[in-house]
Amino acid sequence: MGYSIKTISQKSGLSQYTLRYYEREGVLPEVARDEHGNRCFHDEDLELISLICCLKDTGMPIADIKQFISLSKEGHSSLSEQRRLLQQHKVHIDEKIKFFQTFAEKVEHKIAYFASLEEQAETENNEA
Amino acid sequence: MGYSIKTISQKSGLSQYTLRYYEREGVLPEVARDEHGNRCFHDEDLELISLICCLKDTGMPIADIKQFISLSKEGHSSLSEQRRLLQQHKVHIDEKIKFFQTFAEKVEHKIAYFASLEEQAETENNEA
DNA sequence: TGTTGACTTACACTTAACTCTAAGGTCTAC
DNA sequence: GTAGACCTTAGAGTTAAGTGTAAGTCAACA
Repeated sequence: MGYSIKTISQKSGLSQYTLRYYEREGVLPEVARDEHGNRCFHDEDLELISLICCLKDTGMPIADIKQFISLSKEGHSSLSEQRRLLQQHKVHIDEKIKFFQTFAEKVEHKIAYFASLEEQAETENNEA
Repeated sequence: MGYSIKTISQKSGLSQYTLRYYEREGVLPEVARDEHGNRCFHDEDLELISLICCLKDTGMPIADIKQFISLSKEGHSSLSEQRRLLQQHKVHIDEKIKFFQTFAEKVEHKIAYFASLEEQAETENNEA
């Protein structure tokens, strides 16, 4: 039978607007319809949506995701190209992790700095 | 004497447009001017810009950065509030790092999966 | 039977964060 | 003395990624 757009919205955390937008934009391949023309999602769709969210949330632009997904339709010949794109993205994610770790440290230092300023201010208050 | 906007643009990696935009929006506190009305940045500005970039690049929205920066003008009384905001943001960064690490693994698996499919396809090719 | 709720499409609107353009001022070098 | 490289502001335009609205279909329920 398949899932309604409402169900998929709840399961994926994407709004119904966003799901329709993704299909419209070709990010999500055409979703099957029931006899009334209503979208009828299946488990494969849900899996694909999960991959799309993963790519999106790690900073891949919608346009790139679309390109990646569209390769799936071309079957075996595009497997290595898909793999290449994922590998490229993996490098990107790893860089981002390093970057974030560095910045987490910076922020940590800044926090310590603010704490020391506060302490200093308090000491001065007590002396006055 | 201070640095021109061009110099700061080069040093910070932000475009001149962006630097003016940040000042306009109050993300960057008012920059000093020379006798011709041209912006005249100093080392403190550069430091602040570096902090702003750090916050921005770790996902803090411009509006929140603005709020954080504006607290600086209020002196000692706002130190603990500034520290609180930074701590909050630090939590956010740490979550993001974890999230990215999980997704890096997912992508890794996907890559392995594609590689196995390719291998399979190749074997079938050789047999045919 | 009529109204409520879930769905559809097409299209307009929003938001964040820039990015560019136009029109103009000032300084330096030939 | 004028061309070129700087800078200025105000305000318009762009891009990505949604988000919302209007008008309509359809099925189930009181």
